[in-house]
Amino acid sequence: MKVFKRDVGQLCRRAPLFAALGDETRLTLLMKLGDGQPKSISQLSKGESVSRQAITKHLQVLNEVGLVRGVRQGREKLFQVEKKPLEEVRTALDLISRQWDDALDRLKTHLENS
Amino acid sequence: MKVFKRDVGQLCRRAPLFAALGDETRLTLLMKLGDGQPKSISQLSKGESVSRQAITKHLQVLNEVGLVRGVRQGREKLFQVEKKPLEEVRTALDLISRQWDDALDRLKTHLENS
DNA sequence: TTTATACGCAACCATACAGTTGCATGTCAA
DNA sequence: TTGACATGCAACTGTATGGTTGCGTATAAA
Repeated sequence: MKVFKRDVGQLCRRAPLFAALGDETRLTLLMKLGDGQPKSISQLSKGESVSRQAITKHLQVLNEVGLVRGVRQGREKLFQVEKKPLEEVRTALDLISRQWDDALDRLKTHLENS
Repeated sequence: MKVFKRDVGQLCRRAPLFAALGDETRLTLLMKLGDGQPKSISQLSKGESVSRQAITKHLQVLNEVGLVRGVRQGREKLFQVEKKPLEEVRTALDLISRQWDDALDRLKTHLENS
C-alpha cells in the first residue's frame, strides 16, 4: 500500500487528540464517562486525588479536542463522551498499522529473495 | 459489555504511549519510518525544520515507549519502527470504542422504552 | 431568606518539555 | 593522518502544562 502525503498530513493533525489522551487523569475521566451516563464535574472529581479545578481543566482539554461535551443543566455542568473523534483516531491508527505491516512484509520478502 | 476495573488500569497505563504520539514532529518521524527501511538520525533530520538534536530527543521519547528501536551501525544509528506497541494502542482503543458503543446503545434503548 | 452546593475565574507555582547552541567523541574515506 | 560526517553530551532558554488556592457567582434546598 502506498503512503500518500495526505495520509501523513491527516495523521499529524491528530497530534492534539493523542496528546489529550496522553494523561492518566484524563484517561480515567474518559473511562468514568464510558457508561454513557452524563456526569457533573463534582461527580467526576469524587474519588480522584486532585482538586475539582484540576478536573475542570482536564475536561476543558478533552472538550477542546471534541472527546467530551459539556452541557450546563441547572447549577451543574454535565459531561458526556463523544464517539466521533475516537473513531477518527482508530481509523488513523488502523491506517498506519496496515501500512507498517505491508512495508515490513515487503521488506521481509525482499530480503528472502536476495 | 461490562467495564472491568482492570480495563481501566490497562488503558491508563497506555498514557505515556498516547503522550508520545501527541506531537506532530514525532508523528512525522513515525510516518517517515513507516516504509520499514531503517533510517539514520541525519536522514530523519533532513527536511525537518528543527535541529538534529531536537530530532534525537524525539527519537528518544519514541524509543522509551517502544515505538521505535535504534541500533548503532558504524558511525550512524539506524532507527526502525516497532509494531507491537501500536497494536496495543489499537487494541485498547477498540476496547473503549466498543464499550462506548454498547453503553450509548443501551442508554438509547433505555430512553426509548421509557 | 438563609444556607449549602456547583461551578467559573484569576493568580500563582513548580516542573516538564521542545528547542537551541557549543563542544567532544567516534568512524569512515581520501 | 587528516578531514568530513554522524552522533553524543551538557547547559541553557522559553513556554506549556498540571496543579493549587482564594474568591465570586449562580442555583437548589431548607
